[in-house]
Amino acid sequence: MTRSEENYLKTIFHLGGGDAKSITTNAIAEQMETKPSSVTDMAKKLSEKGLVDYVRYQGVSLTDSGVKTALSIIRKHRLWEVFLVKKLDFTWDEVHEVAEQLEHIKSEKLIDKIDELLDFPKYDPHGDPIPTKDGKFQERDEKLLSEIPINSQGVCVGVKDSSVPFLKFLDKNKIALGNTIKVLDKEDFDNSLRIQMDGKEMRISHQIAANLYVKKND
Amino acid sequence: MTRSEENYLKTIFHLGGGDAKSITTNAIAEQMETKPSSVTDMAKKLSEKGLVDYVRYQGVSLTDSGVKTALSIIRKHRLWEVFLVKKLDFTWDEVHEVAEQLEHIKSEKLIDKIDELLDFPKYDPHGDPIPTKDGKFQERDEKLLSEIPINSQGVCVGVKDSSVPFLKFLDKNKIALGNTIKVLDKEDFDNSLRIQMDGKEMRISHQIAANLYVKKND
DNA sequence: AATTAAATTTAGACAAAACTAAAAATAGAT
DNA sequence: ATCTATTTTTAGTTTTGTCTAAATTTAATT
Repeated sequence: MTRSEENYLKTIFHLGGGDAKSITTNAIAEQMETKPSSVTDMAKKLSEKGLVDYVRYQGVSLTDSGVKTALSIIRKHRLWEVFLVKKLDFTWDEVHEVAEQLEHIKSEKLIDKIDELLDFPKYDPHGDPIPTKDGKFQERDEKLLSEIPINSQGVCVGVKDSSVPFLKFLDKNKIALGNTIKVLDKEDFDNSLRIQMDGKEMRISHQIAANLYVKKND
Repeated sequence: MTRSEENYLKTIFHLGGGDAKSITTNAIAEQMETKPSSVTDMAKKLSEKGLVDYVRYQGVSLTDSGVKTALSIIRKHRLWEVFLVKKLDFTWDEVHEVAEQLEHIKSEKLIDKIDELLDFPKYDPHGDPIPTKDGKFQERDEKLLSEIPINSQGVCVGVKDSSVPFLKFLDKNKIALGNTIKVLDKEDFDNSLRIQMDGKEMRISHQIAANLYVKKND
Protein backbone atom coordinates (compact mmCIF):
# COMPACT_ATOMS: atom_id res chain seq x y z
CA MET A 1 0.00 0.00 0.00
CA THR A 2 1.69 3.17 -1.21
CA ARG A 3 1.29 6.58 0.37
CA SER A 4 -0.61 7.79 -2.67
CA GLU A 5 -3.03 4.89 -2.56
CA GLU A 6 -3.65 5.56 1.12
CA ASN A 7 -4.39 9.21 0.42
CA TYR A 8 -6.91 8.31 -2.25
CA LEU A 9 -8.72 5.88 0.04
CA LYS A 10 -8.85 8.46 2.80
CA THR A 11 -10.24 11.10 0.46
CA ILE A 12 -12.88 8.78 -0.98
CA PHE A 13 -13.96 7.88 2.53
CA HIS A 14 -14.24 11.53 3.55
CA LEU A 15 -16.30 12.30 0.46
CA GLY A 16 -18.81 9.71 1.57
CA GLY A 17 -17.73 6.76 -0.53
CA GLY A 18 -17.73 4.55 2.52
CA ASP A 19 -21.46 3.94 2.27
CA ALA A 20 -21.17 2.34 -1.19
CA LYS A 21 -22.17 5.75 -2.56
CA SER A 22 -20.37 6.44 -5.80
CA ILE A 23 -17.94 9.39 -5.80
CA THR A 24 -17.02 11.04 -9.09
CA THR A 25 -13.45 11.29 -10.26
CA ASN A 26 -13.97 15.03 -10.54
CA ALA A 27 -14.92 15.37 -6.90
CA ILE A 28 -11.87 13.40 -5.84
CA ALA A 29 -9.61 15.41 -8.12
CA GLU A 30 -10.90 18.68 -6.73
CA GLN A 31 -10.49 17.55 -3.13
CA MET A 32 -6.95 16.32 -3.73
CA GLU A 33 -5.93 19.21 -5.97
CA THR A 34 -5.02 16.90 -8.80
CA LYS A 35 -6.44 16.16 -12.25
CA PRO A 36 -9.42 13.90 -13.01
CA SER A 37 -7.31 11.85 -15.38
CA SER A 38 -4.92 11.01 -12.56
CA VAL A 39 -7.85 9.92 -10.46
CA THR A 40 -9.06 7.63 -13.23
CA ASP A 41 -5.67 5.93 -13.31
CA MET A 42 -5.68 5.40 -9.58
CA ALA A 43 -9.31 4.22 -9.62
CA LYS A 44 -8.29 1.40 -11.94
CA LYS A 45 -5.37 0.46 -9.74
CA LEU A 46 -7.38 0.46 -6.53
CA SER A 47 -10.12 -1.47 -8.27
CA GLU A 48 -7.67 -4.17 -9.32
CA LYS A 49 -6.55 -4.43 -5.71
CA GLY A 50 -10.13 -4.88 -4.58
CA LEU A 51 -10.17 -1.68 -2.53
CA VAL A 52 -12.79 0.18 -4.56
CA ASP A 53 -15.62 -0.62 -6.91
CA TYR A 54 -15.11 1.38 -10.07
CA VAL A 55 -17.53 1.75 -12.97
CA ARG A 56 -16.34 3.83 -15.91
CA TYR A 57 -18.04 7.21 -16.15
CA GLN A 58 -19.88 6.49 -12.89
CA GLY A 59 -17.33 6.87 -10.13
CA VAL A 60 -15.86 4.86 -7.28
CA SER A 61 -16.98 3.56 -3.92
CA LEU A 62 -14.98 1.77 -1.26
CA THR A 63 -15.28 -1.98 -0.83
CA ASP A 64 -15.36 -3.42 2.69
CA SER A 65 -11.62 -3.89 2.43
CA GLY A 66 -11.22 -0.27 1.24
CA VAL A 67 -13.29 1.05 4.15
CA LYS A 68 -11.21 -0.96 6.58
CA THR A 69 -7.98 0.45 5.17
CA ALA A 70 -9.32 4.02 5.10
CA LEU A 71 -10.43 3.75 8.72
CA SER A 72 -7.04 2.53 9.84
CA ILE A 73 -5.39 5.56 8.22
CA ILE A 74 -7.94 7.95 9.72
CA ARG A 75 -7.39 6.28 13.09
CA LYS A 76 -3.66 6.87 12.83
CA HIS A 77 -4.13 10.47 11.70
CA ARG A 78 -6.39 11.34 14.60
CA LEU A 79 -4.37 9.54 17.24
CA TRP A 80 -1.23 11.37 16.12
CA GLU A 81 -3.15 14.66 16.33
CA VAL A 82 -4.07 13.90 19.93
CA PHE A 83 -0.46 12.98 20.65
CA LEU A 84 0.83 16.23 19.22
CA VAL A 85 -1.58 18.31 21.29
CA LYS A 86 -1.50 16.37 24.55
CA LYS A 87 2.15 15.36 24.69
CA LEU A 88 3.98 17.97 22.64
CA ASP A 89 1.85 21.07 23.19
CA PHE A 90 0.99 21.65 19.58
CA THR A 91 -2.05 23.86 19.01
CA TRP A 92 -5.07 22.43 17.23
CA ASP A 93 -4.34 24.46 14.11
CA GLU A 94 -0.80 23.06 13.79
CA VAL A 95 -1.46 19.34 13.93
CA HIS A 96 -3.04 18.50 10.61
CA GLU A 97 0.00 18.96 8.40
CA VAL A 98 2.27 16.84 10.58
CA ALA A 99 -0.37 14.16 11.09
CA GLU A 100 -0.70 13.90 7.30
CA GLN A 101 2.85 12.59 7.33
CA LEU A 102 2.69 10.51 10.50
CA GLU A 103 -0.46 8.66 9.39
CA HIS A 104 1.61 6.78 6.80
CA ILE A 105 4.11 5.26 9.24
CA LYS A 106 3.79 1.51 9.00
CA SER A 107 3.90 -0.14 12.40
CA GLU A 108 0.89 -1.57 14.11
CA LYS A 109 2.73 -1.75 17.39
CA LEU A 110 3.61 1.93 17.18
CA ILE A 111 0.05 3.18 16.80
CA ASP A 112 -1.28 0.79 19.43
CA LYS A 113 1.33 2.05 21.89
CA ILE A 114 0.52 5.67 21.06
CA ASP A 115 -3.15 4.85 21.65
CA GLU A 116 -2.26 3.37 25.03
CA LEU A 117 0.03 6.28 25.96
CA LEU A 118 -2.89 8.64 25.32
CA ASP A 119 -5.23 6.44 27.34
CA PHE A 120 -7.37 5.45 24.37
CA PRO A 121 -8.90 8.80 23.40
CA LYS A 122 -12.29 8.78 21.67
CA TYR A 123 -12.01 12.12 19.88
CA ASP A 124 -9.27 14.11 18.20
CA PRO A 125 -8.47 17.78 18.95
CA HIS A 126 -11.14 18.95 16.49
CA GLY A 127 -13.78 16.72 18.02
CA ASP A 128 -13.69 14.12 15.27
CA PRO A 129 -14.22 10.56 16.51
CA ILE A 130 -11.27 8.16 16.46
CA PRO A 131 -12.13 4.77 14.96
CA THR A 132 -11.28 1.82 17.17
CA LYS A 133 -8.76 -0.82 16.14
CA ASP A 134 -11.59 -2.90 14.67
CA GLY A 135 -12.95 0.02 12.68
CA LYS A 136 -15.88 1.14 14.81
CA PHE A 137 -16.83 4.77 15.20
CA GLN A 138 -17.92 6.47 18.37
CA GLU A 139 -21.33 7.87 17.38
CA ARG A 140 -22.40 11.05 19.10
CA ASP A 141 -25.64 12.99 19.02
CA GLU A 142 -24.34 16.32 17.81
CA LYS A 143 -25.94 19.25 16.02
CA LEU A 144 -24.66 22.37 14.38
CA LEU A 145 -24.95 25.39 16.64
CA SER A 146 -26.85 27.11 13.83
CA GLU A 147 -29.56 24.48 14.03
CA ILE A 148 -30.54 24.36 17.67
CA PRO A 149 -33.53 26.43 18.84
CA ILE A 150 -33.37 29.76 20.63
CA ASN A 151 -32.98 29.42 24.40
CA SER A 152 -31.53 25.95 24.15
CA GLN A 153 -27.90 25.28 24.99
CA GLY A 154 -25.16 22.74 24.42
CA VAL A 155 -21.54 21.85 24.91
CA CYS A 156 -19.22 22.64 22.06
CA VAL A 157 -17.87 19.23 20.90
CA GLY A 158 -16.40 19.72 17.44
CA VAL A 159 -15.74 21.80 14.38
CA LYS A 160 -17.03 21.09 10.90
CA ASP A 161 -14.44 23.29 9.23
CA SER A 162 -11.00 22.56 10.66
CA SER A 163 -9.08 25.02 8.51
CA VAL A 164 -6.34 27.04 10.16
CA PRO A 165 -8.13 30.41 9.78
CA PHE A 166 -11.32 29.12 11.38
CA LEU A 167 -9.45 27.51 14.28
CA LYS A 168 -7.47 30.68 14.87
CA PHE A 169 -10.67 32.69 14.81
CA LEU A 170 -12.14 30.44 17.49
CA ASP A 171 -8.99 30.80 19.63
CA LYS A 172 -9.10 34.56 19.33
CA ASN A 173 -12.70 34.58 20.49
CA LYS A 174 -12.04 32.09 23.29
CA ILE A 175 -14.36 29.53 21.79
CA ALA A 176 -13.02 26.10 22.70
CA LEU A 177 -14.31 22.54 22.77
CA GLY A 178 -15.94 21.88 26.12
CA ASN A 179 -17.44 25.33 26.45
CA THR A 180 -21.16 25.57 27.06
CA ILE A 181 -22.97 27.86 24.66
CA LYS A 182 -26.54 29.10 24.96
CA VAL A 183 -28.38 30.60 22.00
CA LEU A 184 -30.07 33.77 23.18
CA ASP A 185 -31.39 35.19 19.96
CA LYS A 186 -31.29 34.80 16.21
CA GLU A 187 -31.23 37.70 13.75
CA ASP A 188 -33.61 37.00 10.87
CA PHE A 189 -31.81 39.32 8.49
CA ASP A 190 -28.41 37.56 8.36
CA ASN A 191 -28.99 34.53 10.59
CA SER A 192 -26.35 35.71 13.04
CA LEU A 193 -26.70 34.55 16.63
CA ARG A 194 -26.50 36.21 20.01
CA ILE A 195 -25.00 33.66 22.35
CA GLN A 196 -23.92 33.34 25.94
CA MET A 197 -20.64 31.65 26.83
CA ASP A 198 -18.72 31.74 30.13
CA GLY A 199 -21.31 34.18 31.41
CA LYS A 200 -20.47 36.61 28.62
CA GLU A 201 -22.64 37.54 25.69
CA MET A 202 -21.40 37.80 22.13
CA ARG A 203 -22.64 37.85 18.55
CA ILE A 204 -21.45 35.34 15.97
CA SER A 205 -22.20 35.09 12.28
CA HIS A 206 -24.12 32.25 10.69
CA GLN A 207 -20.85 31.16 9.01
CA ILE A 208 -19.37 30.49 12.42
CA ALA A 209 -22.42 28.84 13.93
CA ALA A 210 -22.79 26.56 10.94
CA ASN A 211 -19.30 25.15 11.55
CA LEU A 212 -19.57 24.42 15.27
CA TYR A 213 -20.97 21.15 16.56
CA VAL A 214 -22.69 21.16 19.93
CA LYS A 215 -24.21 18.44 22.04
CA LYS A 216 -27.50 19.72 23.35
CA ASN A 217 -28.02 19.37 27.06
CA ASP A 218 -31.44 20.89 27.60
CA MET B 1 14.80 16.72 -0.29
CA THR B 2 13.29 13.32 -1.15
CA ARG B 3 13.35 10.31 1.13
CA SER B 4 15.75 8.57 -1.22
CA GLU B 5 18.16 11.50 -1.23
CA GLU B 6 18.08 11.56 2.55
CA ASN B 7 18.88 7.86 2.72
CA TYR B 8 21.87 8.27 0.43
CA LEU B 9 23.26 11.15 2.50
CA LYS B 10 22.86 9.15 5.68
CA THR B 11 24.62 6.15 4.19
CA ILE B 12 27.50 8.20 2.82
CA PHE B 13 27.95 9.78 6.22
CA HIS B 14 27.99 6.41 7.96
CA LEU B 15 30.56 5.10 5.50
CA GLY B 16 32.85 7.92 6.52
CA GLY B 17 32.21 10.38 3.73
CA GLY B 18 31.69 13.14 6.24
CA ASP B 19 35.42 13.80 6.53
CA ALA B 20 35.76 14.66 2.84
CA LYS B 21 36.95 11.10 2.36
CA SER B 22 35.78 9.76 -0.95
CA ILE B 23 33.35 6.81 -0.82
CA THR B 24 33.00 4.55 -3.84
CA THR B 25 29.69 4.00 -5.56
CA ASN B 26 30.22 0.29 -5.03
CA ALA B 27 30.50 0.67 -1.26
CA ILE B 28 27.33 2.73 -1.18
CA ALA B 29 25.49 0.28 -3.39
CA GLU B 30 26.48 -2.63 -1.20
CA GLN B 31 25.45 -0.86 2.00
CA MET B 32 22.09 0.17 0.55
CA GLU B 33 21.44 -3.12 -1.21
CA THR B 34 21.09 -1.44 -4.56
CA LYS B 35 23.10 -1.35 -7.80
CA PRO B 36 26.19 0.78 -8.43
CA SER B 37 24.55 2.30 -11.49
CA SER B 38 21.71 3.60 -9.36
CA VAL B 39 24.25 5.16 -7.01
CA THR B 40 25.93 6.90 -9.92
CA ASP B 41 22.63 8.46 -10.94
CA MET B 42 22.00 9.70 -7.42
CA ALA B 43 25.59 10.94 -7.06
CA LYS B 44 25.02 13.23 -10.00
CA LYS B 45 21.78 14.50 -8.60
CA LEU B 46 23.18 15.17 -5.13
CA SER B 47 26.22 16.79 -6.69
CA GLU B 48 24.02 19.19 -8.67
CA LYS B 49 22.27 20.10 -5.43
CA GLY B 50 25.59 20.86 -3.77
CA LEU B 51 25.23 18.12 -1.17
CA VAL B 52 28.17 15.95 -2.30
CA ASP B 53 31.37 16.36 -4.23
CA TYR B 54 31.42 13.76 -6.98
CA VAL B 55 34.30 12.92 -9.29
CA ARG B 56 33.66 10.29 -11.93
CA TYR B 57 35.35 6.97 -11.21
CA GLN B 58 36.58 8.36 -7.88
CA GLY B 59 33.57 8.45 -5.57
CA VAL B 60 31.61 10.92 -3.48
CA SER B 61 32.14 12.87 -0.27
CA LEU B 62 29.70 15.08 1.58
CA THR B 63 29.96 18.85 1.33
CA ASP B 64 29.41 20.94 4.46
CA SER B 65 25.81 21.26 3.44
CA GLY B 66 25.60 17.49 2.92
CA VAL B 67 27.07 16.79 6.35
CA LYS B 68 24.60 19.17 7.94
CA THR B 69 21.68 17.45 6.27
CA ALA B 70 22.96 13.97 7.12
CA LEU B 71 23.38 14.93 10.76
CA SER B 72 19.87 16.28 10.99
CA ILE B 73 18.50 12.97 9.71
CA ILE B 74 20.70 10.97 12.09
CA ARG B 75 19.57 13.23 14.91
CA LYS B 76 15.95 12.53 14.10
CA HIS B 77 16.55 8.79 13.78
CA ARG B 78 18.24 8.53 17.16
CA LEU B 79 15.79 10.77 18.99
CA TRP B 80 12.89 8.69 17.69
CA GLU B 81 14.67 5.56 18.87
CA VAL B 82 14.92 6.99 22.36
CA PHE B 83 11.26 7.97 22.22
CA LEU B 84 10.21 4.47 21.22
CA VAL B 85 12.16 2.87 24.06
CA LYS B 86 11.51 5.39 26.82
CA LYS B 87 7.93 6.35 26.11
CA LEU B 88 6.46 3.37 24.28
CA ASP B 89 8.38 0.46 25.81
CA PHE B 90 9.89 -0.79 22.57
CA THR B 91 12.94 -3.01 23.01
CA TRP B 92 16.26 -1.87 21.56
CA ASP B 93 16.08 -4.47 18.82
CA GLU B 94 12.67 -3.22 17.59
CA VAL B 95 13.36 0.47 17.15
CA HIS B 96 15.54 0.69 14.07
CA GLU B 97 12.95 -0.26 11.48
CA VAL B 98 10.35 2.20 12.74
CA ALA B 99 12.90 4.99 13.21
CA GLU B 100 13.91 4.51 9.58
CA GLN B 101 10.46 5.74 8.70
CA LEU B 102 10.06 8.40 11.39
CA GLU B 103 13.38 10.06 10.54
CA HIS B 104 11.86 11.37 7.31
CA ILE B 105 8.99 13.28 8.91
CA LYS B 106 9.40 16.91 8.03
CA SER B 107 8.71 19.19 10.97
CA GLU B 108 11.39 20.98 12.90
CA LYS B 109 8.98 21.75 15.70
CA LEU B 110 8.08 18.08 16.03
CA ILE B 111 11.62 16.83 16.55
CA ASP B 112 12.50 19.71 18.88
CA LYS B 113 9.47 18.91 21.01
CA ILE B 114 10.36 15.21 21.05
CA ASP B 115 13.87 16.19 22.14
CA GLU B 116 12.40 18.27 24.96
CA LEU B 117 9.93 15.54 25.99
CA LEU B 118 12.87 13.16 26.36
CA ASP B 119 14.85 15.74 28.32
CA PHE B 120 17.53 16.19 25.65
CA PRO B 121 19.13 12.75 25.62
CA LYS B 122 22.78 12.51 24.56
CA TYR B 123 22.79 8.88 23.42
CA ASP B 124 20.36 6.57 21.69
CA PRO B 125 19.37 3.10 22.96
CA HIS B 126 22.42 1.53 21.29
CA GLY B 127 24.77 4.05 22.83
CA ASP B 128 25.23 6.09 19.66
CA PRO B 129 25.59 9.82 20.26
CA ILE B 130 22.73 12.11 19.23
CA PRO B 131 23.91 15.16 17.29
CA THR B 132 22.72 18.46 18.70
CA LYS B 133 20.46 20.81 16.75
CA ASP B 134 23.53 22.63 15.45
CA GLY B 135 25.20 19.40 14.33
CA LYS B 136 27.68 18.78 17.14
CA PHE B 137 28.50 15.30 18.39
CA GLN B 138 28.95 14.26 21.97
CA GLU B 139 32.45 12.76 21.91
CA ARG B 140 33.16 10.00 24.38
CA ASP B 141 36.29 8.15 25.26
CA GLU B 142 35.21 4.64 24.48
CA LYS B 143 37.05 1.45 23.60
CA LEU B 144 36.04 -1.93 22.36
CA LEU B 145 35.87 -4.45 25.16
CA SER B 146 38.23 -6.64 23.14
CA GLU B 147 40.90 -3.95 23.35
CA ILE B 148 41.20 -3.15 27.01
CA PRO B 149 43.88 -4.89 29.07
CA ILE B 150 43.36 -7.82 31.40
CA ASN B 151 42.28 -6.78 34.90
CA SER B 152 40.93 -3.44 33.73
CA GLN B 153 37.22 -2.71 33.79
CA GLY B 154 34.70 -0.39 32.23
CA VAL B 155 31.06 0.50 31.87
CA CYS B 156 29.29 -0.85 28.84
CA VAL B 157 28.23 2.23 26.84
CA GLY B 158 27.40 1.08 23.33
CA VAL B 159 27.27 -1.55 20.64
CA LYS B 160 29.19 -1.49 17.38
CA ASP B 161 26.91 -4.01 15.71
CA SER B 162 23.29 -3.11 16.32
CA SER B 163 21.75 -5.97 14.38
CA VAL B 164 18.73 -7.70 15.84
CA PRO B 165 20.51 -11.04 16.44
CA PHE B 166 23.37 -9.41 18.32
CA LEU B 167 21.04 -7.31 20.48
CA LYS B 168 18.94 -10.37 21.28
CA PHE B 169 22.06 -12.28 22.20
CA LEU B 170 23.04 -9.53 24.62
CA ASP B 171 19.56 -9.54 26.18
CA LYS B 172 19.68 -13.29 26.60
CA ASN B 173 23.00 -13.01 28.39
CA LYS B 174 21.86 -10.07 30.50
CA ILE B 175 24.47 -7.77 29.01
CA ALA B 176 23.02 -4.27 28.98
CA LEU B 177 24.33 -0.74 28.61
CA GLY B 178 25.35 0.58 32.01
CA ASN B 179 26.71 -2.72 33.26
CA THR B 180 30.24 -2.75 34.59
CA ILE B 181 32.43 -5.42 33.04
CA LYS B 182 35.86 -6.53 34.23
CA VAL B 183 38.20 -8.48 31.96
CA LEU B 184 39.59 -11.36 34.02
CA ASP B 185 41.45 -13.31 31.41
CA LYS B 186 42.05 -13.63 27.71
CA GLU B 187 42.42 -16.92 25.86
CA ASP B 188 45.29 -16.71 23.39
CA PHE B 189 43.92 -19.48 21.21
CA ASP B 190 40.64 -17.83 20.11
CA ASN B 191 40.84 -14.43 21.81
CA SER B 192 37.79 -15.21 23.88
CA LEU B 193 37.47 -13.41 27.21
CA ARG B 194 36.62 -14.43 30.74
CA ILE B 195 34.73 -11.50 32.25
CA GLN B 196 33.04 -10.56 35.46
CA MET B 197 29.68 -8.78 35.40
CA ASP B 198 27.19 -8.29 38.25
CA GLY B 199 29.48 -10.40 40.40
CA LYS B 200 29.12 -13.33 38.03
CA GLU B 201 31.79 -14.76 35.78
CA MET B 202 31.20 -15.70 32.16
CA ARG B 203 33.06 -16.37 28.95
CA ILE B 204 32.41 -14.41 25.78
CA SER B 205 33.83 -14.84 22.29
CA HIS B 206 36.07 -12.31 20.59
CA GLN B 207 33.17 -11.65 18.16
CA ILE B 208 31.10 -10.36 21.05
CA ALA B 209 33.84 -8.39 22.76
CA ALA B 210 34.77 -6.71 19.50
CA ASN B 211 31.25 -5.30 19.19
CA LEU B 212 30.84 -3.89 22.67
CA TYR B 213 32.03 -0.40 23.57
CA VAL B 214 33.10 0.26 27.13
CA LYS B 215 34.23 3.36 28.94
CA LYS B 216 37.22 2.42 31.08
CA ASN B 217 37.08 3.47 34.68
CA ASP B 218 40.31 2.15 36.11
C1' DA C 1 -34.64 12.67 -30.75
C1' DA C 2 -31.01 15.63 -31.82
C1' DT C 3 -27.78 18.83 -30.18
C1' DT C 4 -24.68 20.74 -27.08
C1' DA C 5 -22.24 21.28 -22.75
C1' DA C 6 -19.99 19.06 -19.17
C1' DA C 7 -17.72 15.25 -17.21
C1' DT C 8 -14.75 11.41 -17.88
C1' DT C 9 -11.51 8.51 -20.06
C1' DT C 10 -7.76 7.43 -23.25
C1' DA C 11 -3.35 8.09 -25.25
C1' DG C 12 0.97 9.75 -25.01
C1' DA C 13 4.59 12.14 -22.31
C1' DC C 14 7.35 13.16 -18.27
C1' DA C 15 10.06 12.89 -13.82
C1' DA C 16 11.96 10.08 -10.10
C1' DA C 17 14.25 6.14 -8.85
C1' DA C 18 15.33 1.96 -9.81
C1' DC C 19 17.18 -1.91 -13.00
C1' DT C 20 20.08 -4.64 -16.90
C1' DA C 21 23.48 -5.00 -20.22
C1' DA C 22 27.10 -2.98 -22.61
C1' DA C 23 30.92 0.29 -22.72
C1' DA C 24 34.63 2.73 -20.58
C1' DA C 25 38.04 3.71 -17.10
C1' DT C 26 41.04 2.31 -13.41
C1' DA C 27 44.26 -0.50 -10.89
C1' DG C 28 47.13 -4.56 -10.28
C1' DA C 29 50.32 -7.94 -12.09
C1' DT C 30 53.56 -9.38 -14.91
C1' DA D 1 54.31 -0.69 -20.56
C1' DT D 2 50.82 -3.78 -21.57
C1' DC D 3 47.29 -6.79 -20.41
C1' DT D 4 43.58 -8.20 -17.64
C1' DA D 5 40.29 -8.16 -13.99
C1' DT D 6 37.57 -5.17 -11.51
C1' DT D 7 35.08 -1.08 -10.87
C1' DT D 8 32.31 2.46 -12.60
C1' DT D 9 29.56 4.71 -15.91
C1' DT D 10 26.43 5.05 -19.83
C1' DA D 11 22.42 3.94 -22.42
C1' DG D 12 18.16 2.21 -22.59
C1' DT D 13 13.95 0.19 -19.90
C1' DT D 14 10.63 -0.17 -16.11
C1' DT D 15 7.34 1.34 -12.55
C1' DT D 16 4.72 4.76 -10.10
C1' DG D 17 2.25 8.71 -10.18
C1' DT D 18 1.47 12.56 -12.42
C1' DC D 19 0.25 15.72 -16.48
C1' DT D 20 -1.87 17.62 -21.19
C1' DA D 21 -4.58 17.21 -25.09
C1' DA D 22 -7.72 14.67 -27.63
C1' DA D 23 -11.55 11.55 -27.78
C1' DT D 24 -15.56 9.65 -25.77
C1' DT D 25 -19.57 9.23 -22.88
C1' DT D 26 -23.18 11.16 -20.20
C1' DA D 27 -26.56 14.64 -19.03
C1' DA D 28 -29.29 18.59 -20.02
C1' DT D 29 -32.04 21.30 -23.23
C1' DT D 30 -34.71 22.14 -26.64
